[in-house]
Amino acid sequence: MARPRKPLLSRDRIVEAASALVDAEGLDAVSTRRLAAELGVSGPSLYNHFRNKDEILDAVADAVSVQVDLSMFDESDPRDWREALHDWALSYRAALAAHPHIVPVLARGPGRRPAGLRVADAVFGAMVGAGWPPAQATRIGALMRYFITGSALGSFAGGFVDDESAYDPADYPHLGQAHLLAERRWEVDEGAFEVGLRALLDGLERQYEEYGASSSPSAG
Amino acid sequence: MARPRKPLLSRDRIVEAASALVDAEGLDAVSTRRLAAELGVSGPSLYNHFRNKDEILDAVADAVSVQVDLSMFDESDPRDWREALHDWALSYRAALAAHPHIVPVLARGPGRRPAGLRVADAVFGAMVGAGWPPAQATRIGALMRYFITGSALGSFAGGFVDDESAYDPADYPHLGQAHLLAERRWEVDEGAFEVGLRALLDGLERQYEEYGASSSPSAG
DNA sequence: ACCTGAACACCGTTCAAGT
DNA sequence: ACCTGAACACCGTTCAAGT
Repeated sequence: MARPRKPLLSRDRIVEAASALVDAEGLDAVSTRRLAAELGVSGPSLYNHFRNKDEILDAVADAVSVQVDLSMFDESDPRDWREALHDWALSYRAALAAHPHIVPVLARGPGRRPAGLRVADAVFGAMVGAGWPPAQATRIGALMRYFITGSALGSFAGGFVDDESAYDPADYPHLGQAHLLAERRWEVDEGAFEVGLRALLDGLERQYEEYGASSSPSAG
Repeated sequence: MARPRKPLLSRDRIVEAASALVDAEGLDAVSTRRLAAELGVSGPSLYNHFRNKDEILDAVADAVSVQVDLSMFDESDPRDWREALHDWALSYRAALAAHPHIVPVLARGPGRRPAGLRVADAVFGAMVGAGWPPAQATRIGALMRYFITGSALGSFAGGFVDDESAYDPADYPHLGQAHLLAERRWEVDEGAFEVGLRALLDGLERQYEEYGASSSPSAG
């Protein structure tokens, strides 16, 4: 075949196929040969569009970050930083939960990924705009990412085996019901995320009030 | 050589070598051949001691969980659940931070790993003992794991590139200082963890007080 | 510019053969 | 029981050759 008149591949087509493969079978299923086969080309063709496999996975991760809604940060009153943070967290988590296998790549940080940087920019900007000191705004961005990526990285409930005999009462006196976790997986994980998010925001609000005694939101 | 009089390998020796390799060069550096070479044997020898590579990595992960201090859960007054949770979180994070490359394996949940199950058992038991309803105790175990593994999975600050030109002000108006994050990495991540942990515990305490109005700690 | 097949240096795992 | 080398079906990536 050699070079066709019209390119068979494009970065977008490769990312699309890689995303589908990651979602369907996990990170380990993505090999350059397998991915190329899925696209109807030979393995080395991919190297005309990406420098290496890691760059492909970075692009897959960034395609997830694009899905994160950021509108709450420019539409709302700066004083509603708590509500904006809450809504953003839900959107972020929903985006990650739809593509759990790519979370480890995403959790490495934005690096040079444009959508990842846009997320960081929006959160930091909104927190500073709401009156948080910059150093504290940075920490908020970090701790929210810790919590959200941690919750998306793996199901808590699904991390326990389904098998009652795995929990010997002599070894684990309090895990007598742990074998039931797996089947209530969604409920447990969702509940934990909600409780944790509320606790985080309550706790941050308390800290904000302490700052509020001595400073006020910037004019913007 | 065939079979030696005294076994050349043991599960412990394999786990030790694998841990060292993971810590020094990351998960990708661990291949069965490389690991075997490090131990002075041929690749297939490992299969006399572990069913497959994943089981080796599981054992490496569990060796990290063993390092997590749980003494605060049986020594303290059940009413001091906040302080116990705080101290446990610090110990857990310290153990993970010392072996960041294995965190993705650990974050899949305890599965059948004994040390992972002991951690879950201790936290759940202590929260129930302190008067939390079991469903809420489960959520606390989950949300703490989200936050702690999320914080250990990758540095927040280190996820930003060092290069000022990566942050075009037209694209990212608030990231003008982001290139400085990498060099203040430890400080930023540690600060975010502390602020987040405090916020979480403050928020949980608030929820606890709401429950406390209508119930009291179990006799145990 | 963009695709190909061949090639290189790797993988995880199985298995018969050795003691 | 515990190690070996050979073998199988894979990897990521480079590169010269084709149009």
